[in-house]
Amino acid sequence: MTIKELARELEMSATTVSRVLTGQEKKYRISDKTAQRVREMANQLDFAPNQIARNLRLQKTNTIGLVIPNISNPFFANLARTVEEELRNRGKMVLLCDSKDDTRIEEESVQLLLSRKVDGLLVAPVGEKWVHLQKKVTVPMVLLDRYFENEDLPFVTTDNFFGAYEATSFLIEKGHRNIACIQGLTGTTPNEHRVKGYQSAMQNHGLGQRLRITGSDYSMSNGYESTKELIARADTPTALFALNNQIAVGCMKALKEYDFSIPDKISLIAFDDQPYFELLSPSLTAIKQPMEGIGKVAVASLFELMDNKKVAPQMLKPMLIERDSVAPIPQKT
Amino acid sequence: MTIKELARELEMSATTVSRVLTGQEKKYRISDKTAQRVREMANQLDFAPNQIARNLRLQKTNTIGLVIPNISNPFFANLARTVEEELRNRGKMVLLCDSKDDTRIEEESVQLLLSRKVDGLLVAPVGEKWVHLQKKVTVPMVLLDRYFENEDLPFVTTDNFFGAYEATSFLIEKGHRNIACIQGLTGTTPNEHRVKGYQSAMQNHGLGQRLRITGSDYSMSNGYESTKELIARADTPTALFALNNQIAVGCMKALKEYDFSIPDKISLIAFDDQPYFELLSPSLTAIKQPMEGIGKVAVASLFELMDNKKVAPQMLKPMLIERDSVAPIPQKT
DNA sequence: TAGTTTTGCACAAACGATTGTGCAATTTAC
DNA sequence: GTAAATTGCACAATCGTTTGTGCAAAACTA
Repeated sequence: MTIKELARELEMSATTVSRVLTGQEKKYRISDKTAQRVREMANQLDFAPNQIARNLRLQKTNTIGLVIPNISNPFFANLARTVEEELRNRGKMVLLCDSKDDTRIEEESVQLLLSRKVDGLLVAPVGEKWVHLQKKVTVPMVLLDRYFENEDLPFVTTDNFFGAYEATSFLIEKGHRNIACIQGLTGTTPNEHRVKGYQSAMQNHGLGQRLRITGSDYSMSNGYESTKELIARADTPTALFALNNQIAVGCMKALKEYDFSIPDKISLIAFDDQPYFELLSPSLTAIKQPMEGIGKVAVASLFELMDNKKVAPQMLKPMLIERDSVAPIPQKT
Repeated sequence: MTIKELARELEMSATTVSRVLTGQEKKYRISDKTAQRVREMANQLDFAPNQIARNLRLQKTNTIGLVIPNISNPFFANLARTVEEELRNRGKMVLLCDSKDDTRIEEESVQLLLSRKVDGLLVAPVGEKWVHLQKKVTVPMVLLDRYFENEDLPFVTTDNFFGAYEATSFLIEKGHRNIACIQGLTGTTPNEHRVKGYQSAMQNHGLGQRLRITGSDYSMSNGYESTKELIARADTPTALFALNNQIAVGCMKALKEYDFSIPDKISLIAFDDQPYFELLSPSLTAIKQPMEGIGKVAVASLFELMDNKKVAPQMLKPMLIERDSVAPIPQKT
């Protein structure tokens, strides 16, 4: 059913129907009687205008592209949820792309989204730089979670350095000196900043010589394998700092398997909290990210941008949630 | 940059450019030389045709609408991931809608998707019936996870009855007689079928008098509150059957809080497995749903449907993963 | 009553692609 | 060398909306 057919039914022009349905009846002096008739008929046949034609004519799609690395990671799932809700409340729909932490897929996705004429982009990019795309992206874009240094693309992220610094300091204050950090995907900004936070905290406490950084991606198996290696060697750390929720789960799995009881034999702290962390045994101390905040602020920023306003990057503070996976140890030094 | 501008640049007609870029050069006898020139220029300016215009002309959007109740539930997050990947591999993009288990939002979302002329719909509907929408949905649609009885809409789901029957039987075989079932959102088919599976197993084992069904939605807090109530009364169950992953987590939280050790004082089994279940203490016995299977089969079915083929509903079998949260109890009777 | 203003609506051109068809120019046939 | 066939491309209509503008009819004005 098109607007023309509806117009024929009503024995009037498509113009008039369109004007009524877009609420422009006053502006174009459509009589109340006519407007009524149009609305009734539209309701009765429950007609909805073809959005594709509308988009083409209006040069606007009311669609936002959301590109994230892995929707099955609860962090991103929650982010997606908030973003979807915020956008729906503002009359936009979201085209979802999962890049699987693969720059090729990511680039392809952005291209596709652009050719579909999205009104804006929200991207949690994989790499540290965006060699291929930065020039091509012609629509308002806000980066989520991850971002690029030295390029003035607006972004909204957790203060990863701060969170990691806090976590590490917390361990040090509890008396830990031999602390290993199991990182995620190197080259992604959250990872680099968390690593830097860890390093800074260690150095500022005179432990610059004892840095131990291992691991390679954000997966559970990375946490598992890295932990196994760490506990197999002499000089086993007294505490582990896992740089995301999935890594932390992998750590626990390995520690459980090798009977390294937490926190008696080893302490564990995670970046990125999850609801079930309090149910693990022991419950897991973690840095909680302001997930909802990131989503909301990102959408708000994107809208500012679409209104041709300038927006400043935003770093939201995370929070340490203390539970039972970190124990104090007697100071040796 | 439009195809016309590109054509002007090349000093030829838009027709020719379009035909080359859609690979129809042979069919329309475009010379190789011309085709080459077009491709080079298109590459150089990296031109991509406006998909909106294309969609309008071709009456096809290469877009699928995905409507799910809650993307932050890991079950649906995983489903979304599989679906997105399968669709991307077939050249489609996904418009994501989170209905928040609200029929109003769901209906609105479907309407919006239809007016956007999606080529197909994948929906995990909230209710048991679809009073408002069933007539209006004019595009191929496959239901996910949840479905409607007595209407021949194709669906792909876990065999919920079977899974619940297995879980309950498992408990009974371990000697449990007093088994409470904590359900999710009543009125959703998975819930009803799981409840029926529980009931059937109980009845077939002569425990028809001992049915105990409580709970009201798929949330963690429902599991928490329901469990608290159950253990407060006399005649506390010896086993709990939680009808989804979030409810199970809530159960554990309550049991932990009230020092009801699992599985010594009470056993727990969950419908819907999650990776971290093996790390909980005790590790959680659960019915594992074939999530990836559901996503893949659903997409395949949708494509069959779009090819005007008939498709049969599919019920995929879940599997019981035995861990440590269920203990045998001595038979009293 | 004639002139002016207001009211109510329709025509037609765009948005940017795709495609049936037509028509020169070139090649082939004989 | 002429007729027929083939090659190579462009014209114009179309998809379903929106919107600047135009033009009767109705309502005022004096």
